[in-house]
Amino acid sequence: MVAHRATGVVPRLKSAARREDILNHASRLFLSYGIAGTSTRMIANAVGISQPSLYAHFATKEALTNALSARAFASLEELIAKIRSADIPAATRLEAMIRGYIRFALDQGAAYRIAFMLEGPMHEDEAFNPDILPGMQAFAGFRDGLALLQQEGHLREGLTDHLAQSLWASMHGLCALLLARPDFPWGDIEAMIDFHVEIILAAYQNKA
Amino acid sequence: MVAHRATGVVPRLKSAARREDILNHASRLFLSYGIAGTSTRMIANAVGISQPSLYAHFATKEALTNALSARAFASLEELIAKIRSADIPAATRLEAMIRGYIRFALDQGAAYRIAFMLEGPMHEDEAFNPDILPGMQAFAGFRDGLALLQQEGHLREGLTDHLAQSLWASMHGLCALLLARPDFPWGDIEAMIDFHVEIILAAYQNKA
DNA sequence: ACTGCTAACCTATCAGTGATAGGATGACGC
DNA sequence: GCGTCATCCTATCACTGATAGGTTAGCAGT
Repeated sequence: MVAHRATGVVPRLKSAARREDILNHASRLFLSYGIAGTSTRMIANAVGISQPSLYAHFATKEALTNALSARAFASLEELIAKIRSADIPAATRLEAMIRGYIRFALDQGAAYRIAFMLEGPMHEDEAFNPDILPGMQAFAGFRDGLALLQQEGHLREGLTDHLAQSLWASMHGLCALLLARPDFPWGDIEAMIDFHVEIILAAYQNKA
Repeated sequence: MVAHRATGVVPRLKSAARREDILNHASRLFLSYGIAGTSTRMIANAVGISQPSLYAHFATKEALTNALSARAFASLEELIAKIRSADIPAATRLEAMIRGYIRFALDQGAAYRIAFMLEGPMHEDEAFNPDILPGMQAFAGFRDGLALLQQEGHLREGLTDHLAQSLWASMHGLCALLLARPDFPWGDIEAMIDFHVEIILAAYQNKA
């Protein structure tokens, strides 16, 4: 875990490779120490470069976290797409999606926090914020999957956008609480997840 | 909005009053600039005292945010208790609770963020974390309210703890997403809230 | 093989942050 | 009047994210 710099043998890397390198180390550090608790110097030291060198790849620390957020969303989008096109009966596809989402959030805790639970941009200016694009794409994939299920009659009726947002909120609520308050006396977490999934299915699925 | 210090007429206050003063100003600043975006100097300046004087009331900045969190939870607990003992038919008490919770979260955005959406303690050490006590008390009030409704037959069957945690998660998910991603194209937010509440009621309420 | 050029990387330094040390001051009890 | 003590201050610390400007490795063209 000693930084490469100590040995003085950090190879020069092409920009793209170095960028991935930085993101990987930053992700690991964020998971261990939190975002606020991880300084740019810690990241640079882990990568094996000087702290200012980070700024050749990311304009600000926030840009770095945004890149990680985009990465996480892309991964989530991929997961959703995979479940959508998986060879599972339509009747159980909704449950697979829900369980996949929850598992993803809890496994990729750090990335999920960055993506969803960060202290927001706070600038309510009218300018379009491109940072939320990956998130919107992931959501679009999710909504399209639901639209298909709805056409097939496996989802309750209602405006698809509302259904998608509401269902997303129900899944997110559980993940967010479990991640934000790990020290809460949850009891048996797996049983709790099962219960919540069952409730969600009963609420959104069309059992006709 | 000019700091009192500029006029040089900041009265000395007894500790408790000064503490409340600090909390009020900090809460307002956090709401405008976020927690990370609000420095201890900004708070001190708003109050009209020097920055080190804050540390006579709060050991760290985190202690200050924790105090605000405790305050918010106490306020939430009060709200829940009020609804529990309100003179409304039991059949609509659940809806009142849910709508009250959501309204509280969105109105008290800053406090709610501090209470639920902060970057966690991260110290997974076995030591008990007293900061979550107010939250646990608020939750206990909520759970007890549900237990009563369940006895009266207005809530679906199931382990009360599971029901309370799941229902809390469903409400929290909506609030957390709305607060964390205000720039997401939610559409008509009020309609969205109504839809979600309706879904939740259908899922948890016993309509027998 | 030499020469430039450019991307990759560095040291030095900035203003601002949370936090601490230690001294000044004002109000209140005797 | 006088001590006492809470209240509040200035000065300073180590550290943070970020910037300025110089250095070096490696490759293209002759």
